[in-house]
Amino acid sequence: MPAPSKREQIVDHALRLFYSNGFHATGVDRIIAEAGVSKKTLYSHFRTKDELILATLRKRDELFRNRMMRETEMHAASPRERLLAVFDFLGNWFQDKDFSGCMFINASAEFAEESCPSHMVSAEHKRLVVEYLESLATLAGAREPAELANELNMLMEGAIVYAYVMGDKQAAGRAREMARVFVDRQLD
Amino acid sequence: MPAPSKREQIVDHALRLFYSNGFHATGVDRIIAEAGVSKKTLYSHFRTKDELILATLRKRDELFRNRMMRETEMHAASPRERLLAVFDFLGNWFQDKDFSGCMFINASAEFAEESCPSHMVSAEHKRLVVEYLESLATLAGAREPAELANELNMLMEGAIVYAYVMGDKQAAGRAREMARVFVDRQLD
DNA sequence: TCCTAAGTACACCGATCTGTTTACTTTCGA
DNA sequence: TCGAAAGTAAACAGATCGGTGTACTTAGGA
Repeated sequence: MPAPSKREQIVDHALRLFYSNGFHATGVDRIIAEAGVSKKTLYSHFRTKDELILATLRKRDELFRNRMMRETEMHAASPRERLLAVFDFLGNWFQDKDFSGCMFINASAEFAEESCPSHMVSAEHKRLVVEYLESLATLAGAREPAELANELNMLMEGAIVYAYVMGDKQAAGRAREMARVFVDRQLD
Repeated sequence: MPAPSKREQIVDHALRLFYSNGFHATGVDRIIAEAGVSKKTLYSHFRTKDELILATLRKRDELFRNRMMRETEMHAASPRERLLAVFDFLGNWFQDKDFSGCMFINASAEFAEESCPSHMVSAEHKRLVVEYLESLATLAGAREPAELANELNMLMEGAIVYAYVMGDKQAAGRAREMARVFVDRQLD
């Protein structure tokens, strides 16, 4: 395994700090201190803090969806079971000791403007999650895969809010039970 | 109608600015400029910015739940219809030209620590919403009012995320359709 | 071996942040 | 009418913000 590039070091530490402390509340001085690089190096890789934020969001999207797909497909064999296993992944995620909600919901909260790049990347992340659910629904033989995917994702988002805002980590299990109703409806 | 007190002026403008621009991104200088008061006056009513934030969250909770209850009870006669009318209220809210998502989800995003006062007030707001739903479910004769209330609220939270992060204002209607399944189940 | 690219350390910039202080003015009830 | 309470404007404090400039050091390939 090659040593991580300076750019990777910066993105990794920025990702962790932005996720657990927020975007505005995390200064670049803190990031360079923890990443162990000079400010000059940071600004040679990213023109502005906003550009760094975008890079962290893109990396988070990649890491998150990879984990979601891996855990979902590892613990369930059939496409139908996988549609529900997504909620088991959620439950595991909620148990992470550094769980701080959905980074993209958080980003949208801090960057309200819908036309702002960070908000747009967040919306795109959500679309990609729905797209994955739709592919599972199609494989499972759902009558309306797009509809089922949005129903399941609606429940996922609800569970995330429960887990983060209210601290209710059991929400994933309840969302799973609710999801079963919609899966059953579409698959007979 | 008596002229609003200075304190009310401050809270009202702070509420609007925090809601549309975020908490960290809104400085007290901006608040006092728009509220038309001096900085001294602000700090005579609130010891710190954090205390002002808490006051705005409490006022938001009051305004939001009052509106939700008013609109829900105005447009539906029976308790059963009211359980679904909550989603019509959501749809109206999403259409507000200054809609910026749920202020309490946004606050939790910026104040991640669960023991932090702002996060705790946000969690309490969500509990109060569920409590209202539970009272409607009880009146409607639900078999498990608390369970139904949490199911409906899970769908509400999901719809809010759809509307805010993805800009999908139609989510309220879809959540309503999903909610009907759970209402029917509990009321025969 | 030597040149270049990339890195470090750190001072510095102007702006902005929360919060305080000073000195003056307005308001209003006893 | 007068005096206290509450307000104003504005300077100020010290910290921190995002971002730049300078001078020096390191590492690696031709």
